[in-house]
Amino acid sequence: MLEPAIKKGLRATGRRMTRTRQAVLALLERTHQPLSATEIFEQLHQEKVSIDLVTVYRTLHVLKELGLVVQLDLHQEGLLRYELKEGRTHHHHIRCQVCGRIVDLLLCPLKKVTKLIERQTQFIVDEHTLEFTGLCPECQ
Amino acid sequence: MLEPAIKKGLRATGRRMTRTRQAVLALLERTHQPLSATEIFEQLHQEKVSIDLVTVYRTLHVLKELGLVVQLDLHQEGLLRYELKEGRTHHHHIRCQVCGRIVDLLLCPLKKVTKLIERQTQFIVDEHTLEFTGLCPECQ
DNA sequence: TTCTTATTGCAAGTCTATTGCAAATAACAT
DNA sequence: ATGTTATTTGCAATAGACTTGCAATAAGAA
Repeated sequence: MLEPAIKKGLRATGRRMTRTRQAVLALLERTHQPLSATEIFEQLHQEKVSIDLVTVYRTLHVLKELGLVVQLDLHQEGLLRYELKEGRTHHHHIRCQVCGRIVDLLLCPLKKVTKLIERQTQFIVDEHTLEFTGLCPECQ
Repeated sequence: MLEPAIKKGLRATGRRMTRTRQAVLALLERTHQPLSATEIFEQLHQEKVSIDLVTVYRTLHVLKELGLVVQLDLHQEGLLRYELKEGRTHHHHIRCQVCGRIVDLLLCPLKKVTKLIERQTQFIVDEHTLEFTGLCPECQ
């Protein structure tokens, strides 16, 4: 149950806790895969929750702004996915090319690489994408 | 001049070397930034080369299939870019969030990480995306 | 309960990329 | 050169992810 803390975050920025935001949050909470806006829309509809796709997009935007949700751009998908942050540390993913299953990777191996890049390029590095595809054990 | 070798590759798969393919290749050859389909389309139009955007997309698709071009999905751009392979080794990029400049990184630090992921997840890893954003020296 | 203002749903629009099909053209044989 | 054929092109239409404008709705405070 993360609702009370989230309500606080919403209120602190002049926002409101609504049915639809609750529904999106609850779905993200009980689903252990990163979800796309369309998937959230379709899943909620199957559960007879009335919500517009536009509202899903706007809700995800707000949750991202509040830092409650992380936006993912996985390898070769051409869409954005979202997962609850819930105190989890920064990590990456591997997606099965056959069945679409997404598995969390436990590490981010880029701390040293980032320092190296900053020295080599003189850039100040801000963010990165690191996502893998492959075949999961079942699909090999 | 990579035309002859490329013509050979095209012919080997029942394809033809055409004006438009030459134009796209020549542009990629003389531009030292990865280009998007739209950018290629607009640049060629400025140079009075008559080509349709659809043809640019189809050309890039063919060049990718032949392994002459690499498709890039940089961090937080929402479009695909292309660069000539030209014997270059697998590498990654950093893009400046302010001016859009894209700089090649000289390394891919993921060999060991890939092995580790395969052991941890039992996936067979196929491909990965690794792209950075930040501020370039001029824009800091 | 009333009031203010954030939020929602609907319609329409944007942007990247793809597909169908008839017309143009490259490559090859004559 | 000329004709033949299959590939390629341009145009129009379409797909799919995501965004915007606006009137109607609903959350939360008084």
